[in-house]
Amino acid sequence: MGPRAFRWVLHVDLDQFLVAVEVLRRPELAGKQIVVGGRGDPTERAVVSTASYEAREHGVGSGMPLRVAARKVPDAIFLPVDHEASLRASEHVMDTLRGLGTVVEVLGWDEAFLGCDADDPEAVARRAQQAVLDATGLHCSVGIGDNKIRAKIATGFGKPAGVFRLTEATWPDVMGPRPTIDLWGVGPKVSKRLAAHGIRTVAELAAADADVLVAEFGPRMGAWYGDLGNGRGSAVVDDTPWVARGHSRETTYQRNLTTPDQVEAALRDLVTQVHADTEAEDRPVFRVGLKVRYAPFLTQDRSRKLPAPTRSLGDLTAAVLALAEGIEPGREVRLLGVRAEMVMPDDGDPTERTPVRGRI
DNA sequence: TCTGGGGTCCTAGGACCC
DNA sequence: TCTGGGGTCCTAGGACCC
Repeated sequence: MGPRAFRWVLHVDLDQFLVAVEVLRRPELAGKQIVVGGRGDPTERAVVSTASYEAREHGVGSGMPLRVAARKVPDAIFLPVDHEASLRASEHVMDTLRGLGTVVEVLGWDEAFLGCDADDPEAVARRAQQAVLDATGLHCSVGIGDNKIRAKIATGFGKPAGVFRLTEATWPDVMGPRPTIDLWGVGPKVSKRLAAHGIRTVAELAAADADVLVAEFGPRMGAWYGDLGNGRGSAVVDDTPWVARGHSRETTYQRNLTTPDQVEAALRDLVTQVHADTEAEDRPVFRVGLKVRYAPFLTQDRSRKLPAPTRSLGDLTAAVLALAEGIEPGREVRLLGVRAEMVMPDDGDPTERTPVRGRI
């Protein structure tokens, strides 16, 4: 169908998705402290992907090291991320949403925007929730907005398993007093930079001088944050299938690498995986990147445009190993990553990009 | 407490060209 | 002899999201 603006945007978000997928298989886990992350071993270098609500009550959340989570909830059940099962469940959910006859824009495993022109969007939201529950056994929350920004932020007020509507009319009351970091697209760094200008709440951001924002963040991002404070954004929902610009593989080693031989062997392994990912799409690679995280935690990225786009593993390996000559010998390596940027299908001009953030 | 993995986009500075 | 201004490409780094 392609992109189109709608009167309403619905944001569907599955509740504690990775945990819910495990509970489907093992119903006896329902209501327990569950932590899903890494390989399910809380002694390893890995972080929490999703924690059950029972574990969240004790302060466990996404992004937390598993070791820390294990200290907070020693009796919790730790499970690995099951990529295959999660992907299957996700596809089942998205197919179910498409079956409602609405335009569906997939955002990730557990999220989607729906376009809707109905007079009663709550009824559509409840229908979507019931359809997903009936088909998959999974609960979801739905945010309703007059654009994507408001729909996305509304979902948080509907959790779990609820529906919440947020519009231009209710935005100032609902979001005005909240800290800027509650906005989608504002993280710790930007909220601090805003605070340095005396902008701490969403209302203060909404009222901020455009010149101040532009001076601090540049013309594009400055304008973007100003709009964000007012909840302004696009209501275009686009069901065009996602086409990745690149693929990457990275590994945090359980024990730091110490020798050049270890590093080279690890890089050959990573580049082989990335090559398989790009070959699976039949697309040539025009740029490769190398990520190195030295112990204790200093990260460097290098990248190189290739002389010509290639599909050869040998070419990619040579390029990655050339980048690796910049790795400082004698420093312990905690993580290595390899990235490949692919020629886009059709146009062949990979530098032509539509800014997603600006579109939303 | 000790910090994953897979993505995207933006900004800025230097090189180079006209 | 000293000095423009604009445009594009490349690379590094930063920030954010799920």
